[in-house]
Amino acid sequence: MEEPRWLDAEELQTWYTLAGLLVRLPSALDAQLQRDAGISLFEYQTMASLSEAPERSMRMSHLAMLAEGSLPRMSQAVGRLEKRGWVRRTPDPTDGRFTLAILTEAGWEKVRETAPGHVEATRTYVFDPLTRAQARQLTEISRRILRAVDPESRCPGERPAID
Amino acid sequence: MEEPRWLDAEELQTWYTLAGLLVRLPSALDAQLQRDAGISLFEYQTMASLSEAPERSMRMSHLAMLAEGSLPRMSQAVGRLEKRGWVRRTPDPTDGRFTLAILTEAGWEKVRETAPGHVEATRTYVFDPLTRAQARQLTEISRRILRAVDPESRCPGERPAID
DNA sequence: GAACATGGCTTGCATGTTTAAGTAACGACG
DNA sequence: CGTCGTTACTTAAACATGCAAGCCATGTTC
Repeated sequence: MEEPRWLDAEELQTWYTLAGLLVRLPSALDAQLQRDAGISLFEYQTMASLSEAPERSMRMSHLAMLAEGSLPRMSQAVGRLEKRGWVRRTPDPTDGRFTLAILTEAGWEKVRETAPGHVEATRTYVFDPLTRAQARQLTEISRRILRAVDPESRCPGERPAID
Repeated sequence: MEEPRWLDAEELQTWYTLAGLLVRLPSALDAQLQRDAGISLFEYQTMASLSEAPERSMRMSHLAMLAEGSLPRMSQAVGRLEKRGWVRRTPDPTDGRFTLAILTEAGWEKVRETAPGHVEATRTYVFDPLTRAQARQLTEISRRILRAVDPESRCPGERPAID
């Protein structure tokens, strides 16, 4: 039962500001996509990931990892996208245990028309208000926190591009 | 229909890392609280806000704003906390339209015993991996993004301390 | 080649959140 | 005073999410 290492005033300041960011930035991006395209950020990221993948297809488990979501969540999300005609599913011919999610032509079109607005929002909210140097610092800061949260995770830049 | 201002490789890098942070940090803090205290981060923030308020009481709407949540969400959350005996509600004697949420003695005790673990987690995930200078930069960066997301919002340090 | 173990995905259930409708209290105007 | 409009909150229904159990295909062991 040791005396906890309380936060000082400056750290408290940082934490409150960061906490606000953690809530408001995702919600703002979600709102833009919901309003302009009728899809959630998670659904957009899912389709965007597929659009960058070879053959525009990917295994469910890989897709879930890329989008930082659980497998059941991804299963439901892809189910919704499938119902709207933007994705279809088929067993992996290589190994029937895997399921391939495939972006349809309509899905690719949807990503194409949704991307500009989303990128614009991201730029408006994140990059426009920061200097180049601050953006770089943000990368380094985020990497450090990510490593502290989950040491297993690969956070360096070896992830294939999505956006 | 103008050509969108796409993100360059460096910006993409920043965005992916930040996106990971936005998902994983809240979820890690939530997990710690759920595991060690059986409450969510939102519930903790609610009780912590009350514990710092005069009379350990606050109007629902003010509480919801402080915790960055909607009013219905706060209503449900306080309902759960009330059922567990940590909070009680009473109409504001000044104006019957407001409802005052009041932290009970048991609730105060709960915050007291939960706070050290939560602060420790916050320190481990956020402050330990950063230098003092980086923490300061993070404050400034978060403020700028918050201003871009919601210009109305008061993000400078004029908020009363909670944690 | 038949039983079993493994791993990937889906489904069902319990919980929490959002949106919208409903309730109650206050103030203003006639 | 009585009604109207506004404000603060709660409740109801639709929906999304995590967890645990089930299902199916594969590879292994004998």
